[in-house]
Amino acid sequence: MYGTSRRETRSTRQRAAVREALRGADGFVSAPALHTLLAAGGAAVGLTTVYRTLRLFEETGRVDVTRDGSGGRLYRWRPAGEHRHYLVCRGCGASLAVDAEVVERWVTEVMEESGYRAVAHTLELSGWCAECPEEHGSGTAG
Amino acid sequence: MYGTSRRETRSTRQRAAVREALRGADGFVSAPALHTLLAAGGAAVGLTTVYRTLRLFEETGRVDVTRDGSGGRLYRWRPAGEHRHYLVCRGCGASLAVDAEVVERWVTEVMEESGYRAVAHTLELSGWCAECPEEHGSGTAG
DNA sequence: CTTAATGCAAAATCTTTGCATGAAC
DNA sequence: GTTCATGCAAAGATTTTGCATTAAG
Repeated sequence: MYGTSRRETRSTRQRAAVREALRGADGFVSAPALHTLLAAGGAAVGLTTVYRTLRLFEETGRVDVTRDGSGGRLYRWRPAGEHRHYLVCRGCGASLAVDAEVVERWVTEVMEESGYRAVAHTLELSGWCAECPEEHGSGTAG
Repeated sequence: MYGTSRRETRSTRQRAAVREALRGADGFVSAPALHTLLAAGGAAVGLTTVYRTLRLFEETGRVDVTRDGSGGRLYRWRPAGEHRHYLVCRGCGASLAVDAEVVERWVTEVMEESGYRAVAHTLELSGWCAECPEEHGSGTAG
């Protein structure tokens, strides 16, 4: 399902465009959204290429990845190798970076104790921000 | 996008079947997989109903939810209000429950400091277990 | 009876692939 | 020139919705 371990990287107009669009985007963006943004901005890039580029960025750690409520992937440019987690408002989508040092350390511990190698983690926090009226409960957990 | 706040719950053959199938399932299962399992077990339930029932269970906190590598949802029955996190092998799928008390406490802290209400969290850990040969790197993070 | 729940078929999404063309190096 | 990258069209897959029917309470 995944490509080769070998990974060529040619610099193309499209990849630059996707990178810039990601940088310009406010919070997390979906691939289809980016595709639309790019088209609107005059630097049209094929949807397929958007997907392939995002996957490339993901594999090389240049973006943070989250999931929206329905299973879609959301991407966010990751400045300078940084690794962050966000608290996203379920009402308005506003995202707030949080300090997850505790979690990072905990993950390392788990890795050592479990004997599993290359342990990666995904952490998603969502809630209702001060401005948004709560509508209903939800108790997702994984 | 979500339904009403009001939530009737009628006990039907289908819901019982989905619940039992979930209980019987080993680890995390997808909706389509459950649908197939049910059909194979003689207690056929419409795919639509499987989806609706799983969403109901999710909203009432009766299942844990994760995502597979491609954005699909995976469900796992949650025994007695318990809340667990798992470390899943990317090779063979074996899952290992881990103690995430640290994270739980951290989430509470974040909630208090941020002012967000009803903060829910999803935490996914994946790695390569001792038996599985590593194949390639991956650095997802959200 | 009343109203929620079911399930089929169909739609809407999101994501990946096949394959010929075009661009990097 | 070679080989990777692009992009269209098409296929796959997952999840949601419309609507008539069934069944729980």
